[in-house]
Amino acid sequence: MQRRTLVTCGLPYANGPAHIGHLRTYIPADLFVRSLRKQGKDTTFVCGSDAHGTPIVINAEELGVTPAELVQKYHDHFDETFKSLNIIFDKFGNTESDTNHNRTTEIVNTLIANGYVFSQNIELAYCPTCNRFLPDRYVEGVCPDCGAVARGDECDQGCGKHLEPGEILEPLCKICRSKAEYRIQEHFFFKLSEFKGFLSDYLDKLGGTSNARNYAKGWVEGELHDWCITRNLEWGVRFPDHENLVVYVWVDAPIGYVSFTEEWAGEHGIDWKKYWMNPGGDTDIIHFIGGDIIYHHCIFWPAILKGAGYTLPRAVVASGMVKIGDKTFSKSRGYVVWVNDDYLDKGFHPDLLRYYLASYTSHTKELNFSWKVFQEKVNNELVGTLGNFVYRTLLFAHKNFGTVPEGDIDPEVMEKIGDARGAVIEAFNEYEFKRGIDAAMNLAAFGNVYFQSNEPWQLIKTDALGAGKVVRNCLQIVKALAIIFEPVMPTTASAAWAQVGMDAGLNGASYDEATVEIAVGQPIPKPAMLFAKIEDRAIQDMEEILEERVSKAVKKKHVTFEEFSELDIRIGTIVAAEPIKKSKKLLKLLVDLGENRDRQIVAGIAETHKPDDLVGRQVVVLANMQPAKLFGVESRGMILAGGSDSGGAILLMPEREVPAGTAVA
RNA sequence: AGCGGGGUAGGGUAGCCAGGAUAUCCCGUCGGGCUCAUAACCCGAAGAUCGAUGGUUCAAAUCCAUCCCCCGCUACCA
Repeated sequence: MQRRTLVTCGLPYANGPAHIGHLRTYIPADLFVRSLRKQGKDTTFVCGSDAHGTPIVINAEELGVTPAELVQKYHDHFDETFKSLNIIFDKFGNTESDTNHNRTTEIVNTLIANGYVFSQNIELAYCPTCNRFLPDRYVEGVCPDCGAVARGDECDQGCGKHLEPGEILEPLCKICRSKAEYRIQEHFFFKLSEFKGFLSDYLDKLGGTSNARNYAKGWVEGELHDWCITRNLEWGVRFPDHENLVVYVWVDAPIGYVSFTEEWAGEHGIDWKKYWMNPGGDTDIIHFIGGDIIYHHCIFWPAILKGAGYTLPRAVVASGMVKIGDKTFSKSRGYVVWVNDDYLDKGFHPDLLRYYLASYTSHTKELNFSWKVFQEKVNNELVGTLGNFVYRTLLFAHKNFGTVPEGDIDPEVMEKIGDARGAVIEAFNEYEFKRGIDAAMNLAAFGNVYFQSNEPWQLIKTDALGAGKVVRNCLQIVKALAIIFEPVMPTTASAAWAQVGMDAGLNGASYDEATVEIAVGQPIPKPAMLFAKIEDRAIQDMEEILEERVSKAVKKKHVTFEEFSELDIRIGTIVAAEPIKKSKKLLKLLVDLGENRDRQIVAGIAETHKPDDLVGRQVVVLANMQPAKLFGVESRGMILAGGSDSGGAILLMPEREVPAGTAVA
């Protein structure tokens, strides 16, 4: 009985357009699926939009649309974008579908029935002004572990820890900015801690890339906390029997993998349970994800599946992140390359990007996107090596023969083809996409050597039969190249396939077909070049667009007088100063601002100023700076100073002594 | 400081998890060839004490330990 494979991709969050970073996961996944099919494996490929969670609700509120409308917009966007890049899913679903609601409810009920869910009254941030509880990113505050400013579900700017509801300190409502209070409410928890032993064994056997496995193991060895799986939201999948609660988005999002399979299977009269309710059965589930969601896929998800009696994933393949100029993608900072605006709409061929992203470096490593490198790879490898070999062969064959000429295939050529095919298949099966593509490109390089050293352009003058033999061998290599490059560059490979005169479409051709001798007499039409060089001009344009975006993002906006008036700037007198333990740059100051009590202010001037020299001096203070904790020390105000990267802080001081608390405007 | 990723010829990059003989590929440099081909292709050369030190081993870029440096994100209230 042949095993089935189900491949999934991490769900794009339906809250913004696709950028190149997304594709680091989807392109290799598509390549992998195409490669499995070329090996004759029964393969299904599903993905869909992640529709829930607080960021979508908040964003929709700000835009004045419903969450459903916002989700639909980006769902359509991703669906179209993936299709334009030839990333073809059997099903591209949406976690807001009825199927997903039903499947999530069923799984949650099963977990409850199996005793893996318990309720607990917990203190939660509640906004008295907005009159509601504040889940996840509705609340901002201070991380209980590291003291950094954090959002409700994660210390995103500090230690990176996942925060459970109620853990955050000094909560602030993100909607109205007013101070939140704590209220007690019943919530539901998943007994993740009970799965520690199971996860430990499971991860040892988990396939995929080592980065996913190792990262997850590190967490399992530590303490696993039970996991709060309900939220106070309207938008999402209702928690059974609780009108005011939905399940946490990280529960219903991966369940999308199940429900999308279900929807696809329903459309084709297939039993989806063979895939998902068949532990130890004959289905291999393989998740392709970005390196940022390993925790959810290697810890939460298998525990849920185990707890509900579903099939466990066999492998998790985690891709490295994409950066630009060593900086992480960031919309607000302008470090972003949009798939549509910056690539497809500029007329670049999708296959070029597929090739670049899949072949530049190992799948698990960070990839530094660069237009320059993109151009180099296209011009040297695709145009110079692959495109040139195919074109010189086809043009020569077309001009001199018009059909595939007679002549034996050299055993050496067949062997090279067989080796290349073997290396490609093996590498792709091991998620080593670069290695596989290099092996394929080697075959093209060999083609150039073969053509060059056999000099058919000389032979044709004296020995037409000899020239014909060389040409047929080269055509055999072109045919093989079309097959082994098809997973990487489907459109271009199909064009090459048609150019060697093959009748049937390339899509159905298996890897085995690469060593089937090309039929003598098959017509060779006038070829067209597969790839065009990318001109320097085009690359310069793209680099300029990126630079402009970054500089625009960095530029500070104008403030109105009203906005400026909101700043409470005053002169203060320093009455005490001491260093802060473990910090290099910070001093703890007590400043007289003409108020009843002196203010405690933390200032980053320890490298340039000694505490003793500061006492008694007058400084300019921003008095209504949002309070913050630095190294555990509270700061209620900010000392104004001039600063350069080299010179350190230069304190601003009044011209002559004035009463403490004097206003500055 | 925390977390993450790195240090391999002039630049970029593979190999490292599963240790082996001349360390991969692309660009650049130098010399030669070819003229079928998109000024492309082919052959050859120079260029690397694989960040440092110590250890394990018959054998280390690869495993272990310590240290140094770089980058990103945060972060020291500029």
